[in-house]
Amino acid sequence: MDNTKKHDAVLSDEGFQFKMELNDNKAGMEGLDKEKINKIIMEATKGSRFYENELKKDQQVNHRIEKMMQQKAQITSQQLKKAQIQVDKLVMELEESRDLSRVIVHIDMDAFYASVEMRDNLELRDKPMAVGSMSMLSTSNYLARRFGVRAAMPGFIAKKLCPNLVIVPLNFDKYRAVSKDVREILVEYDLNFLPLSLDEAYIDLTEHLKERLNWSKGKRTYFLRRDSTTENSKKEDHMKEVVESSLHVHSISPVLFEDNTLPADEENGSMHELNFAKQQVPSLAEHAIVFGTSAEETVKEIRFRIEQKTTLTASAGIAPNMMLAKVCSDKNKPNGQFRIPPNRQDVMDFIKDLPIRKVPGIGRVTEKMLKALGITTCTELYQQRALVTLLFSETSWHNFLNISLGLGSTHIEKDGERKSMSTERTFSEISVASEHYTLCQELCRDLAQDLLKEGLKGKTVTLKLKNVNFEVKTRAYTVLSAVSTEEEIFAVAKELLRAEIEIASPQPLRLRLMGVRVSSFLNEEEKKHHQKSILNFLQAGKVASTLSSLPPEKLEPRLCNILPLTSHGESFFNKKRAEMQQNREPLREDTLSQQKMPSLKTLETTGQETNGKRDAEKSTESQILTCPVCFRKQETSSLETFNKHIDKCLMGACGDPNMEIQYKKDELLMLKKSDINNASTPLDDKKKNLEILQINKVNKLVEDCEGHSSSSNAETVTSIAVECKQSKEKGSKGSDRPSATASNMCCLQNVSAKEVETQQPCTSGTLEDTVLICPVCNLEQKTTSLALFNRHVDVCLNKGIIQKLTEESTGPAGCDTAANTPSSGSLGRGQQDINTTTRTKRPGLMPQQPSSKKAKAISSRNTIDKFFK
DNA sequence: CGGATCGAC
DNA sequence: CTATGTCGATCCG
Repeated sequence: MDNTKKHDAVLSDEGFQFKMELNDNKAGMEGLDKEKINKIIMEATKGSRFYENELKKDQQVNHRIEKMMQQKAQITSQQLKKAQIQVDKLVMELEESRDLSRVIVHIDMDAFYASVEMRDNLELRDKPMAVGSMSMLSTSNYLARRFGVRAAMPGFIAKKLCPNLVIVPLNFDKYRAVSKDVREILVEYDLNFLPLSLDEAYIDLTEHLKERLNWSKGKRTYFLRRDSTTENSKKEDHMKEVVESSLHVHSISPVLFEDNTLPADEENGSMHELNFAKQQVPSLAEHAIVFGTSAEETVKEIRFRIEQKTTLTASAGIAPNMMLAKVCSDKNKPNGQFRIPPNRQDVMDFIKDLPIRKVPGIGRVTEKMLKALGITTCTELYQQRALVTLLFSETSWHNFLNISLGLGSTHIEKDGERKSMSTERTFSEISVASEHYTLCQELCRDLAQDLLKEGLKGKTVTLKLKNVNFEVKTRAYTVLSAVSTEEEIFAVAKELLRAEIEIASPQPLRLRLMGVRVSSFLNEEEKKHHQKSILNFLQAGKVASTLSSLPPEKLEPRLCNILPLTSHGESFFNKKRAEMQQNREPLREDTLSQQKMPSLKTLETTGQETNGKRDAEKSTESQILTCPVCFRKQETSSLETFNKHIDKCLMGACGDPNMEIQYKKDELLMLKKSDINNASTPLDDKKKNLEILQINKVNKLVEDCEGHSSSSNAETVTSIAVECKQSKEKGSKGSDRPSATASNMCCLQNVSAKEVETQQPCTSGTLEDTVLICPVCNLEQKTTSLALFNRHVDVCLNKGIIQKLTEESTGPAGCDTAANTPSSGSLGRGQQDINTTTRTKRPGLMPQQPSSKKAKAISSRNTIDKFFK
């Protein structure tokens, strides 16, 4: 079993040549060598379900490689020649567009969480320690790494490697606070700096360096402080620092930093020693340091300030693009920095022997595949460029080519809009269907909250399941109209889950993880267009029923473009209408019972939250519009509300009072987000004022969620908002979930029972236990709403295909034995500090397009801000 | 589009 | 005593 491979990969991640600061400790001296580490890990891991699954995954990778090699064997020299010419043409172009003018810096805090914990607890400083839990570690200190204790390793295995290991639980609030301190420094050097996670960021120093050339010494002078061990330095330290330095720089003889530097690569170590020494020696504490004007000096200054402010060290990489900067920051870790000078030769020299695995974006699998082609380093990647062209997708080999030329993106733009949002949870085995549903609903609730924060709605809902054997399955369903609330998402997710439970039955699903994801977001334009068209459509006085009976071509052209069409080319109104006609009977009942719930009245009685809004509605002339889906008249004050109603109808969830409230909230959030002055949503002044009250409330709500929002930098705020997500009890084991309710009922009954039991209104509709027969599976479906039944049918239709697929894929894979591929046991998962914010931005190797969407988002925010003044 | 896979942290 | 995470993007069919 080639398990060493795994650890090679992991161990080489940060390089193993770290400097040991503390050698006076008893516990840390021995450490373990690689072989011993692997042996212990192997013993702990062998035979576990986890391990078995890793083996299986590995075989699949091997299978992929095999396929690739077969493909390779069929390539003729002709093809290769042709490819060579093509690539080289591209190489020329890329080479011409090479931009070495930017100074990009990647800053990376050393062993971040562990360092924070060590800083705040003296006890820990000379002990091997890690942050996380018995089941998963987020990161470890350098002492623990000697024993092979790494990020993403389960604590119980770490304990076997290092019995003295101290495991400290995660403390996100603390890390966030420290991160904020660091970011406050970074933003001074680049207003648009890009935080990647709590402990990592890119800054573009180009502009700063230009200005810096004219800076007086005073502005580049900083003082060593001794007392910076106190963690909560909330005061504006820097402003004081700067003022102080400008005032006193002449009266104190500054330590010129340049004097203390050693040539090139060596200086990093000395820098650390300097700071370290002076902090320990009080008599030197008053000294000032003047930093130079070069990129290196500036980055030293940044690192110095970070260390002074947080007592934590950071490493940095300086290079002409993001890809290189990131690789560089790893080079002299911990507490070091490395720079690639901005000329082609230096870049190429750096790239020359660089293992491709070090490059961000090249993970375990890609590494292995390329290795099969004899490619380990960037030079080899370049040499094989023609071959690679023929074996990988275009985006992949473009990426490879850029890497092998040392190219990367030269401006650190924020990511474009996100494409999906999800939440998932691991827990101890759950195999009771009713619990599956409750859990699923919880996830939907969490996700809905997150979506609300960003005002997103998406059309496809994906359910993710991982069983106790670590096998992962995802099931997705795309609805016609975007969803965002707990109820809407759950309505879909529930059906997906139901389908899985039914397929598995009579065996129960034995799950260890469940997740829910929403994707296919509408972008701003889409939302607006959609809205506008609906407005025109309704104002034109066309009655929905006459319109929807027309063939799509005869619809207003604009409408045709915007409304989604079904695969049969039908207008989606048509489809929905057909569905309804097909089920006329239940529909009437549905409609009838809904009429018992006038939405406005419900709102009146539902707490203060909506009062202001209700007044607003009273004060404006409410319009009466007819819903094209349910054909009922809707009294509504804004188009938004009306659209929500339509969405709801399409989701089959009319008449749920909880949802009405949710929609109100949504609407407010939308108002907050979008330009209120926009002509497409006319509001009279009176109403505006009332809206403001509401919006302020929502703002507050959003702020509460985001924690703090006082940062001058919009990016900081958004990144904090994202991080907020991660703080919500992650990694918490399912111990606190509701205890299992004994149930021998069938799945469907379980759901309804659960809903009754928990006083949760049925997500949709009010049919009383109607039994319908599914035209696909021919099974009786006891259902509470028509929409649910429809969804069941849809899921059933999918199921046939899904089943086929799963049979195909599990069959042959299961036949393969481990014995065939003895060299396969690589368990490597390039994991590091977990539980950090994910802002997956690869140091984009593809040229970035200027994002007009981003600009719009910002401009709309500005408008809102103005509005509040 | 749906599902699996990859990579980041 | 047990015990291996969470998220987003992309690729492939």
